[in-house]
Amino acid sequence: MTDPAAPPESAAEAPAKTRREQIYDVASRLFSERGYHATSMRDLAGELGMQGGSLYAHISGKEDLLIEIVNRAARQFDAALFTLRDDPRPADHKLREAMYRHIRVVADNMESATVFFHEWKHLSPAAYARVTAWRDTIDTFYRELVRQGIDEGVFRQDLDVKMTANLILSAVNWTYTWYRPGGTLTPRDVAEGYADMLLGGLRAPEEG
Amino acid sequence: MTDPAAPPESAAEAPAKTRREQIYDVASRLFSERGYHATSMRDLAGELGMQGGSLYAHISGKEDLLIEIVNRAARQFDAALFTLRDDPRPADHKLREAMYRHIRVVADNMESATVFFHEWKHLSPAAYARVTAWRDTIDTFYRELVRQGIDEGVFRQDLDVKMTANLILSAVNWTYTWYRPGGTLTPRDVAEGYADMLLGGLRAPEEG
DNA sequence: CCATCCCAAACGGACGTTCACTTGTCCACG
DNA sequence: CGTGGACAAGTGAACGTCCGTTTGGGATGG
Repeated sequence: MTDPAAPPESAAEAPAKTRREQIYDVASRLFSERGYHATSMRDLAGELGMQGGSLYAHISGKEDLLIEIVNRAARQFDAALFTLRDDPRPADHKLREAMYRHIRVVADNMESATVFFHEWKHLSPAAYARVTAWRDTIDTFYRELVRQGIDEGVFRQDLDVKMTANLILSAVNWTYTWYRPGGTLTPRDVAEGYADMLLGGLRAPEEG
Repeated sequence: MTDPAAPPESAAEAPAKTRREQIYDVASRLFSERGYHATSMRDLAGELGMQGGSLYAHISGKEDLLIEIVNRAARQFDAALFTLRDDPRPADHKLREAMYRHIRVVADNMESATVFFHEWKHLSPAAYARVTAWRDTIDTFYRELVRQGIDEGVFRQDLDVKMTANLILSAVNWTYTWYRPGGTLTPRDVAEGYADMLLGGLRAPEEG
């Protein structure tokens, strides 16, 4: 329904991306580097080796780009976390897995994740409201996870649910500001390290 | 040297802010709400009840506003954390205090903090480099704090210093996205809660 | 021959900034 | 007391430029 015409190539052809897809990719990069409003359609076209007006043969407008990038990012987070809702494992294991998946989405999509966190305010009201609602579902996911952990006795009884969820979200979301995909740390490293620290605490165990 | 002429009023007069100061305040608000590039000088002037051109009697240009807002925010963080460098307390107490001060700066300056975290990329190269260097000093501050804690035996020996510092920074910085100054939580509440969770861990203590 | 892709030029509008000018206020001077 | 100049603050129009987008036409290839 969204696609006016499916690409004619066989599905087995990997390296040939639709022109439209290339545009989204470059837009993600430029929006993440310079910001939405500081990126002009002519800048974008220039990076693709064409003129500004030519973009409009493939997309309907500038905001279309932003909406699509943000929606795709949101869908990735959803896909990563949704299947965990009914996972039967105890809360600490689920938290560890959720953080891993969450961080992996960020790490594997640094550019769109950056756009997602920085530029969603510039969406028109309808799309803006959709993102806000989506944020609430993620919030709720982590809060329920924390609540489950408390009820199970896996987490401390005196935890403040909202604040705990906020702390977890801080850790996983903030990775978009510092993670470097080519570096020594894999998303798994970060997630395991973070989960170890969050679950076990920074303090050294009492000797005695 | 910066001020062409000192205000003629006595220093005891509190409510009378310089016009220039009002401009910075409104700019902080608009930049944080809409972003730097999406805020026009005419928008800004409109909120102050004047015409766009009139702003230039008080400021030298749009970027002047951004530089000043970002610099002031950076200075606040510096002032809050600098005196802790040589604090003789053990690392866990220092961490708790650092987080409190850090969060308080964010909470007391939500607008400029938001501008600081979101718009510093749009600074011209010179100011941009200054902010980058400043970020490094904050990074270093928390890394040294973690290292001190490990050396003292207060923190676990197997902590990864960089990752631990990143986790702490995630927690305190991310507050700019969700904290609401009028709400039930004070900066102290948040800092104490976060520090409790980080130091002690989320997991319930083993029962014997 | 039609569809696809792109160019080149143009559109109206918004942008940051400048500038000559008016206004209001205060103080020095006769 | 009256006047005039200095000065700060704001007006409103204009500047050149860049913006997102539209349009008509040219090239290419099944």
